[in-house]
Amino acid sequence: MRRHARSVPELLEVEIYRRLAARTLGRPIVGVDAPDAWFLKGGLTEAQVTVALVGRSIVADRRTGKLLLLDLSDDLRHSSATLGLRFGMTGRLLVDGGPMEKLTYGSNRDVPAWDRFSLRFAGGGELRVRDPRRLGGIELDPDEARLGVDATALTAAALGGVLRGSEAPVKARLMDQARIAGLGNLLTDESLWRAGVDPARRAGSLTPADVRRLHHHLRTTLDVLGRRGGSHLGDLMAARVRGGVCPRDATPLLRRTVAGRTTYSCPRHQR
DNA sequence: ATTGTGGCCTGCCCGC
DNA sequence: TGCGGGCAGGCCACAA
Repeated sequence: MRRHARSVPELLEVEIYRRLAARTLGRPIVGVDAPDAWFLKGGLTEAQVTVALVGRSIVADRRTGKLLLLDLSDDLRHSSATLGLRFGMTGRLLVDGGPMEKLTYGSNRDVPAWDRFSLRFAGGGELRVRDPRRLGGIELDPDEARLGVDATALTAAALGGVLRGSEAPVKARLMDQARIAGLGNLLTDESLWRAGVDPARRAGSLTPADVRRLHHHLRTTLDVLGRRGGSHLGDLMAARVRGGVCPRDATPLLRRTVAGRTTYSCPRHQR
């Protein structure tokens, strides 16, 4: 049997995680488990993150792009702080042992050894990051200024500004988290396919009409796939295999590396 | 500054 | 049946 359609934590998945994390708002943190030193970024240690978090609670859930931001309460001993969670390619968030949504690229097996970070709350609940591949990570007070505008808030004018004058492939610009935050490989390929834009095309070559069309399809892709439930539920997804054909016109799809990523596109209708 | 490349991580799939 | 290599992509360091 062919492998299932694959999903990665892009903006849409992290948005689901944000809502999941909101369930823990206001609960006192009584313990932190960070058994994997690699997973703590910015020189953070388990002892430090424990001291920084125990006794506080999460007071706000935010997200920019693929970065989940959990603001921590102030108290007499602590000034304000934010916990940043990145999910890499195979990371997931679990709250209170709730059901794991079907993600792929890595199994859905229940392997406690893949728990890289967890918060324990008063009353027995918990928030866990499970990441087999360890490409995600935890950071305290991440530099949010390094991220561009969240893709859901991108205006057509801002998109034009991101693409204008660039010699890079349009796909590379769309995936540049410092300019637009949240788009990963699947959302980008799906949006460009819907918009009929060649991923390898020089970003600066898009006309104002191209920019408007691409902007429209970015929005539509985020809306539709968000309602369907994930980045892996695009119309192009089933065809993202070797030998796949375009769902729109049945042309054999092109499989290339663009912007350093495996890229599927239709050589007929994407120009 | 911009753009491209390679490496990290490791479970899983395929071919031998 | 077991084994080894390739593959997946978000992110970062580094080079030109």
